[in-house]
Amino acid sequence: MAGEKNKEKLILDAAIALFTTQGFTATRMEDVSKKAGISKGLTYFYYKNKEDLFMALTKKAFDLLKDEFRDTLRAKGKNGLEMLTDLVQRIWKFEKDHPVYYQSIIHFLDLLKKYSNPALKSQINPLILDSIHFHKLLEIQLEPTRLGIQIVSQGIKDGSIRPELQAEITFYTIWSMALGYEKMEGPISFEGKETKISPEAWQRGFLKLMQDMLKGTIQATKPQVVQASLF
Amino acid sequence: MAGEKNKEKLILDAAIALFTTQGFTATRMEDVSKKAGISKGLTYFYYKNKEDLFMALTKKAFDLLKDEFRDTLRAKGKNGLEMLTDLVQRIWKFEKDHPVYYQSIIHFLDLLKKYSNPALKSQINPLILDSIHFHKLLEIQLEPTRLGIQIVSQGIKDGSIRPELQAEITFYTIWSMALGYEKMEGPISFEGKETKISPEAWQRGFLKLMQDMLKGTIQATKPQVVQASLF
Amino acid sequence: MAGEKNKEKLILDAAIALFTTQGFTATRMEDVSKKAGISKGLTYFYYKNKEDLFMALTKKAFDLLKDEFRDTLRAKGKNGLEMLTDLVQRIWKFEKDHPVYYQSIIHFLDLLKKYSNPALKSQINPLILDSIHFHKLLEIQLEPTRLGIQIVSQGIKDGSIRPELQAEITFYTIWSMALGYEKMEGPISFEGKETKISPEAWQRGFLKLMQDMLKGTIQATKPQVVQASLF
Amino acid sequence: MAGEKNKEKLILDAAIALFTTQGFTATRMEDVSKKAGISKGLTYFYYKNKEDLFMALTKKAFDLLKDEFRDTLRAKGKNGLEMLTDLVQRIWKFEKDHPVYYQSIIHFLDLLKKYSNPALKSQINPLILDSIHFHKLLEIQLEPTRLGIQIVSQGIKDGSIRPELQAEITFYTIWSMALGYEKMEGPISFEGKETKISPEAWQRGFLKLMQDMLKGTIQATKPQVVQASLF
DNA sequence: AATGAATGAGTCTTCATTCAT
DNA sequence: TATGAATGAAGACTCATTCAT
Repeated sequence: MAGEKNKEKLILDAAIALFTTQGFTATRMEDVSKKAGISKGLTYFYYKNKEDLFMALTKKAFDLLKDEFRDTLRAKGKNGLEMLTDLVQRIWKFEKDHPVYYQSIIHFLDLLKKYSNPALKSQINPLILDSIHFHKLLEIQLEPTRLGIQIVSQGIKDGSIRPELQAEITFYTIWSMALGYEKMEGPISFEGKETKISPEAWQRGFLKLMQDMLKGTIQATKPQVVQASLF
Repeated sequence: MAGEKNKEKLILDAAIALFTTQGFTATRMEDVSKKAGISKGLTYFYYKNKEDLFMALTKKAFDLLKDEFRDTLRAKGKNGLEMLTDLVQRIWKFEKDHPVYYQSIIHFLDLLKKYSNPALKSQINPLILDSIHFHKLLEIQLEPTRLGIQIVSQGIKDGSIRPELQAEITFYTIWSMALGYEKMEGPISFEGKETKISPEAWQRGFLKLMQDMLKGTIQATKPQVVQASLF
Repeated sequence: MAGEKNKEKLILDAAIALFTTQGFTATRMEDVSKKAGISKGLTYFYYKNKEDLFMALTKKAFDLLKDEFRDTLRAKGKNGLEMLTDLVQRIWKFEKDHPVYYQSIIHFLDLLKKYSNPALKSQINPLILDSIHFHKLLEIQLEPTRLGIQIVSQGIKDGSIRPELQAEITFYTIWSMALGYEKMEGPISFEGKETKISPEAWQRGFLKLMQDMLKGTIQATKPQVVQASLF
Repeated sequence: MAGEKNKEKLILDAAIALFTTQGFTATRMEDVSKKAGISKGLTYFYYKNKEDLFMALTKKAFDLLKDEFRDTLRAKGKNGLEMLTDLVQRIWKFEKDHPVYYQSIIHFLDLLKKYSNPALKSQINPLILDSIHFHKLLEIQLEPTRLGIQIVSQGIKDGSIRPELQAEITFYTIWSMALGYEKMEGPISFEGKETKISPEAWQRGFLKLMQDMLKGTIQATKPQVVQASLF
């Protein structure tokens, strides 16, 4: 057992590495197997098909994302707004560090939209609906959200967030912002002559606006410090 | 002459219809041709390849999106904040009415991110880089943004938006929110037992938060009315 | 008429230029038309199809080759062996200057082999058999040969070629040698460590052997000079 | 085990059979697979693409040709000139028995010419340059030549070939002749009214000329017998 | 003579997946 | 568990040729 990494993990790690550099479609199952150092047949023993493998990866992504939410919540000595700011920055870091996990989450959200709409459900690849990991995802997908809502609630309780806000809607809005933020990287870093703002200014401004949107009467004793730029 | 639509448009329309119901990958060029009522060869005569066709579609999507921005700006008797609220709702409607156009825009933003990052540029399908429509897109992609920034500037000038805000960063933040909003539709409409909020409540709450974030001292004479739910 | 080159010639010239750089298969009829500065339709007006065009080109190649034979024969003050040596060098020059013409002749010889063998005739592309130029070729293909045989005969008569040789067989043998010579360029110019002979040495040696094979008792008054290397 | 030929060989044999009757271009990979009794995919498993398959075939052709050279050299009781005469006849027989192998060799020589000329190298299909078999060919292509040169050297040593001849150039000249010989089959067998010589006479005459060209003072004890006509 | 939009048969190639061992 | 040879459905793309004008 020792020195013999779990095969399932081996495969998943290989898949992540390849999806990262080549994308899902361009990555062949054969390459995943080769990178994992095992045979193609065994890969199919552990994962029913390519979609199943991707769903397993997505499941892991959600678990890791949940860890970020949990760690944020565990931090001592921060009020709700500070925690929320921290969370957003953690999400950004997560996207930088694990772009494939992040993309898989976005993809799952799109899937969920189709899954929830009878007219669109048929567009989902049947192999995905077959995947056991997809169904696990349906169960756990709300966990990060639940933790996020807890954070907002705490902010309302401790006065760092306006009391009139509704925790759930507020959290979803924050998450929307965080997700959308990433999409702006393209236009902003594209060196058009007209783009005047730097990624750093954009990041700072974004957080400031978010805080303005939420802040209650209680301020942090120490001024909120925006973590060093991710760029 | 009547009944004889321009061939290029015929193809594009067919592509949109098929991409909408089956997605880009699942749509075969042969089906596009058939739906357009022409031969396969002619499709390739007008569009170099599938990617080129998709880029042409994306180009049209940006043009249509720009129209929304322009129409928003043209509206009489609205202050900047009202226009911005209107714009966000127009974007949502755009996404509802033309999901494929919308997705193509999101896709292009991802592309732009890779294109701007030397390390990721190689991940872009060479056929895309070859497409003349892609290069046209690079030129025009900032146009909606420019109009959006104008709207924010106007809001600052007319006092409906806080004067201390920076127009560019503010607009990008709003657009981030709008883009992220759509991703939330999945979790919110997924009928988990735990989801308490309705799409309508979520929409209203989202807009309210956005307005709180921006609003200056001047209020609209008539109270801002959120348009009937899109759902 | 003046300043307006004949269209057929325009097409043929374009075809030669393109076949030279890209080969027959890789050259598209569209490109030929474009290079000729006329429309695709007109190209098909003058040449029934691609094969027909190629046969027309081959016909021209034979005409030009015949000119070389004729010019050789016209030379004053040379005995038969000298003329034959001259001819071989003209053939080499022809191959250097007009590789496509040369290849088309080789191709026609292969065609002729199949055409003469009932078991192989079916392998010939029917479009070739349809071509009027192919049938013209069948008629004229012997013309260069006839001139070549004349040269050998003259050499036998003037004593520069051994009297016991049979003119036809001798000429065919010389032509075989000349045709095969060109195939050796590859191995000889390929810079293997083991190849010791230079193209120039090879050329001189080849001619010397040929002359040894044929020469009668009468030598040229002036020593036979091998023309400056073609390489 | 019996009846279960090696798959690679199965494919190659199928390819030869089809190339022989239909030519390279007209033969579809699917037909090769079908003829080999395996699936299309497996064909591509063993050979990267059609060009690779053709290069593998060419490689085998060179191996077989080398065998002819080797067998010629092994013959007991023959002097060099006799061996050379034997070799030429073996080459002719090889061409008759395996026309596709022979054509593939000619094709490779053309390839080699382009490969050795920087200006022409780009004309070579990239798939060929990719083929591992092509590169093997580059390595082994000189082997038959080396054996041929050995034969000539031996002839010079044993006096059957003129001592003043240079072995390498002489061999190349003989090979040129042998290669060119095959091209003459067309015109000679084409039943034009004017062709007076029979294939048999042509063959005999050709060999005679060749021997005249080379022969030294030593004659074979038994008169050299030209093998029964190949036609 | 001249154009060039329109056709569509033809084929290579890929790759997820299976299964005998 | 583990292998990797074997399968075959699927689809993008080319280009010689035609024909309405």
